[in-house]
Amino acid sequence: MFKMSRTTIKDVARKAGVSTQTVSRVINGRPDVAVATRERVTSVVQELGFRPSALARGLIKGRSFTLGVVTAGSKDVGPLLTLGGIISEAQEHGYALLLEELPGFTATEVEPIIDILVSHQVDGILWTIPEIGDNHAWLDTWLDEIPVPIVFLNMHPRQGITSLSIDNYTGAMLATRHLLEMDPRTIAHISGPLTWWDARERMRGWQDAMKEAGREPDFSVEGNWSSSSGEEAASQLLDSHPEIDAIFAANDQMALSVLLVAHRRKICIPEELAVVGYDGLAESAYYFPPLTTVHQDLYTLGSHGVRMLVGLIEAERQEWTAPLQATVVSPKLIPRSTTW
Amino acid sequence: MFKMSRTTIKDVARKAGVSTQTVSRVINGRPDVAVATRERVTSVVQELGFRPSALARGLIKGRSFTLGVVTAGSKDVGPLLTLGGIISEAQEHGYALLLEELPGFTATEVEPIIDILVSHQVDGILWTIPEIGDNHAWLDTWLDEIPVPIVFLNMHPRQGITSLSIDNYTGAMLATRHLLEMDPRTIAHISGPLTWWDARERMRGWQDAMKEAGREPDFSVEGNWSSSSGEEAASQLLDSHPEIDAIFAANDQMALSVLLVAHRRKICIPEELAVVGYDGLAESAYYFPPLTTVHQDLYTLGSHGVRMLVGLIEAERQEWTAPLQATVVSPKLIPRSTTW
DNA sequence: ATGAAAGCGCTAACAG
DNA sequence: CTGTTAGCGCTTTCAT
Repeated sequence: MFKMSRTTIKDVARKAGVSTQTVSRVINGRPDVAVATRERVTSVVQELGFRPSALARGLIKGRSFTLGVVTAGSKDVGPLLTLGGIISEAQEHGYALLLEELPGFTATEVEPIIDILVSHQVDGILWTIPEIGDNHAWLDTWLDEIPVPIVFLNMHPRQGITSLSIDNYTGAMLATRHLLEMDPRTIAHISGPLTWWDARERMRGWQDAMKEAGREPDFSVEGNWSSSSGEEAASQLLDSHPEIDAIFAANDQMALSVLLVAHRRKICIPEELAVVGYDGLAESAYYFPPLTTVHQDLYTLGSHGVRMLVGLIEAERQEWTAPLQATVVSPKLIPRSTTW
Repeated sequence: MFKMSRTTIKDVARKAGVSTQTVSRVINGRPDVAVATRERVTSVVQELGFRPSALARGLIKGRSFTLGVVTAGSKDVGPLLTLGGIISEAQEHGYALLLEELPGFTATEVEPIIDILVSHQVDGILWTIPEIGDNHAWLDTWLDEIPVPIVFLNMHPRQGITSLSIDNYTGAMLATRHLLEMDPRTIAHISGPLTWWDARERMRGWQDAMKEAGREPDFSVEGNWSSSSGEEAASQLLDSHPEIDAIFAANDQMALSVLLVAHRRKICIPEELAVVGYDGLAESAYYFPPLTTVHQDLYTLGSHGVRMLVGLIEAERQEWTAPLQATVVSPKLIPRSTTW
């Protein structure tokens, strides 16, 4: 089969015996076309299988109805769930998505990524990279270079930048307070990697909730989100401090390992060891025993982010400066059988 | 801050005192430019922060260095993992991704999606929608309309279409044979929704492995991939047929519920009930007990798919018809503690 | 080594 | 209601 050059508006115009202008009017649904003409053109469009070039359109209009999305860690479930929400919502609003990955989590690679997105005339950018170390430092010096609206997801809120984040601090407080209600001897924490803003916030929530109850937040071990790091952390905690009878893990995957370690040691859950996780993965309801956890709706985070971004874009079209806001949403506790 | 119109090649040309042509040569790294000129232009490019418009380029070249990706079910982990692999690999090859979601799994919406992708001049398309019901029927009548190479992921192999699929049938055979080695009284199956090609293949693998061993594949219940459906299925099986002492679940999430149900009924695993899952989720190694499962590397599936697609695109550039092939990769069994 | 002219596919602005 | 002219930002001839 030969792949001849794609059919253009000219081909349609010629075959329908009208000017390209008229064809343009028809395919854009303008009212000022005679019914007869419109029908003729429409049928030729069908016949030839004509599809207007989004590129040519974008070139003229200066916009492309495309949103740029920057992700990282495309191996982890969290970011991917967020992406899921982004995809659906963008579709809903009629935007296509141009996806770029920031390899690793480093800051260095930011410029080429932005370049690609901007050169494709994206109408806005959604930044979904977790804040790790100083990988958001470029923001302070560099943000002005970006000629389109940009929304950051799960970032430490900053002045004058639009972002949408889940309140890790409050989530961790919820978890810890819930454990405190059981009046345990002591509550340990298995944190995420402390270079992560999210991990630090959760840790801080645990600490403050402990102090608030007159307890010392003495025992914590740093994990790396993975179940295997959770296993190590749990073993270590239980070995060195047998008095620990409650653990707050910074995500469900690490909490899962805590359960496993406890089973191996014949420790009863929740009687001898209470556990709370974080994330609210669907499967956590079927762990053994079903895991008490703090649910954060990553999917909704993504779709909400798109809505904010689209808002900014619309605002700009209408020449009014949109209010830059840092929105924070609260996670919620789901009590199940690893506490009571 | 005013957002003036973006700087174009003309601005650079004027400021550098050369023609747009020369600028074009410089930014494309052509050799035929005087060193002095090149340097002058380069510095102006920097100074003005000029980024060539990918749209204008694509318009001329007839290609965009963009791959179209069509996904579905952006709430499930599987497809998202595949997407992760796609993202990374595309990046590697210098392609951007244009992402579209097929809402639901229906066939009706295919045309508009393709239209969007084609109108954006994508160089190729990656179809990652699971084959459900007859949602791939459009292929037979419609494929010719698509003017770019297209690769299908996890589809029932067809003549003359390039696809890359994981061998569900073999995977299920592996799982079942492994269970048979324990010489159980009988092995039940919890399947995925049988409208899914993948689910039917896994079921068939279980059936054939049973027959091969002179057993009757009598007991199976249809789930819907979710843990909650798995819970129901497991309860039902165990209630109605207490003699069941081995279960092959069509995915890990349903297998997880089998474990939970067994624990509740004080059934020992694996002594009284052996369990094998499917997918090889990272967490399955930390279920209680660690789950024997069939691992399919969805991430690699995605990256591999991109490589095939890029191959097709390159081939087309060089005017030779690439061989259309249906590639199948094998999953592998990971024995853990729910069997032995 | 550099520039001028033409055009990629489409639409905006103006006629008529 | 419809056609003409111009031009989006860039690259491709073809001169010079």
